[in-house]
Amino acid sequence: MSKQPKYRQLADVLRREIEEGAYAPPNKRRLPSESELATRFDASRNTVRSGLALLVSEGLITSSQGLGYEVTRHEPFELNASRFENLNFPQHGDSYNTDVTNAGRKPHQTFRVEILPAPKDIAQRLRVEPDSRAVLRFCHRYVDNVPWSTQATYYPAWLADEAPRLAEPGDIEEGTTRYLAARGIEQVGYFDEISTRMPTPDEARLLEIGAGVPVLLWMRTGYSSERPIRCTITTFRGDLNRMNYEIGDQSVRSENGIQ
Amino acid sequence: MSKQPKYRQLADVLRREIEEGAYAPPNKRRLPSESELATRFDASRNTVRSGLALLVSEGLITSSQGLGYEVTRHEPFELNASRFENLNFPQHGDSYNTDVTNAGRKPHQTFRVEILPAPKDIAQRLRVEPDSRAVLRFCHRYVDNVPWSTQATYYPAWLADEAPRLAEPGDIEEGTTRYLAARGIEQVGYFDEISTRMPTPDEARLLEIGAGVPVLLWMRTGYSSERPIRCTITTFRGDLNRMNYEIGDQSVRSENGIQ
DNA sequence: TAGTGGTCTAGACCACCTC
DNA sequence: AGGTGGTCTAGACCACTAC
Repeated sequence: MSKQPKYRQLADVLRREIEEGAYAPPNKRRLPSESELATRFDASRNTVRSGLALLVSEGLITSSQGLGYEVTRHEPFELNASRFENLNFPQHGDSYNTDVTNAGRKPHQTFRVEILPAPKDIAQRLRVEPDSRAVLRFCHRYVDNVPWSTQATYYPAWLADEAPRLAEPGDIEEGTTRYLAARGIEQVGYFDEISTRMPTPDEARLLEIGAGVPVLLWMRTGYSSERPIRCTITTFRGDLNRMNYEIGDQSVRSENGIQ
Repeated sequence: MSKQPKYRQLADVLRREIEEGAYAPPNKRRLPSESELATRFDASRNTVRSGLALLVSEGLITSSQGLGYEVTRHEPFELNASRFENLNFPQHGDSYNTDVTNAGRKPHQTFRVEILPAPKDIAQRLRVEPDSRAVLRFCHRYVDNVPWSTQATYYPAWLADEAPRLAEPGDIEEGTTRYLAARGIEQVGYFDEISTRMPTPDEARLLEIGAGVPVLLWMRTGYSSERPIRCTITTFRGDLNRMNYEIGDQSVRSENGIQ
């Protein structure tokens, strides 16, 4: 066992105390101040800050100016990705809205439409030329006024020509999937890619993410029986979301409900 | 536009340079040294370190003592979760081994078996009493000698009684899924939960994860037609892995291969 | 041996929140 | 006004890597 630097020892002690619930809600979520900790651990304030920064980067605590350090709490919201838009469910926001409302929480979203050249990775998945025209429908979602996720759906130009309402700014009441189905374009399958990373500064701003919280990236490419028809990239706050997939026979699971 | 602190300005400039490929492989992945940057930005070394720490926490660069800062590179490995263990494929490691080998890379894994009380979240999913006996089969996987993921599979005690080889230390040649199927226990469906967070210190050590890299958590609960039979928790290095799901009709996708 | 990053200190001043 | 965290400095010494 090699000797650990002081700021790590300090972080280890505090991490332990946090895990044991010393600063557990609802009583005293606040940690002692930096100067108190400096005294307690016989370290300079900067060293204390290094230790606390470690815990912040692990997602255990957050800090705010003038207030202090608090232990984080999170109750993740679950999204059932395999059910998400099965025939019977409309797609755009509606499933999201009902899910959130059913959980007794308040949904809210902003929405916009753009027409732009398809980014390379999108173009590849939509199987169109890079930089060819695409329609982007972008959605910024909140739950209880907390930023939750962003969702960007790209449609290829040829599809927007066949289904012009895609490129119009307003919401599509019945959901885009239904709208497309009504025009003879049916989504028969999709391919999901899931990854994670730390947020870019832009993402951190949009989702109000602090240090120590990764994003969960979900990229879904939808197919008609002939070709790709859309590509949706959802960016979740990693501390607030979990994705589920049901595959095969699930009858046992639903019988005696594990939530 | 409010004034940004110096260390952020500095990070913004460097982030920009990195994105533009100024330090792109294969030539000069190394960034200038801290003292060079201190001169260039007219800042103290500590301020430079704050800026660099930001980029590290974003997963853009890493540092090593005596060497310097390098931009990270990653080519993620893709795991097809919906295909992973469909009837025809054996389960334990085998699918992993063939996948990795097919990608022209070298797989390696360590393995151990434990018998322990089931952790609360596992017990709930296996629908057994908390702290009742469970068999844990644990696997630590490497690709090209780089730690890749850990995988912990829990089986309930009643199942281990019916299928005693589960609790034996050795590998099960034909794969556990097949072994169980041969004893009349067939997995007919499963439920996947996917989430992300920063690694615990233990995980960071096992997976040799540096700052700024989250883990991708994959929890799969498998069901027979009567009840849950196993729960597998896989912990991936977020920078090296991506998960895929194929749902519905995928015939178009496979025709003209998007990899 | 020279250069790199890693740790640590002591002190200054600023920005924000609460009272 | 007083306490909190946020930024920044200047300097010291250590640990690792390269040559």
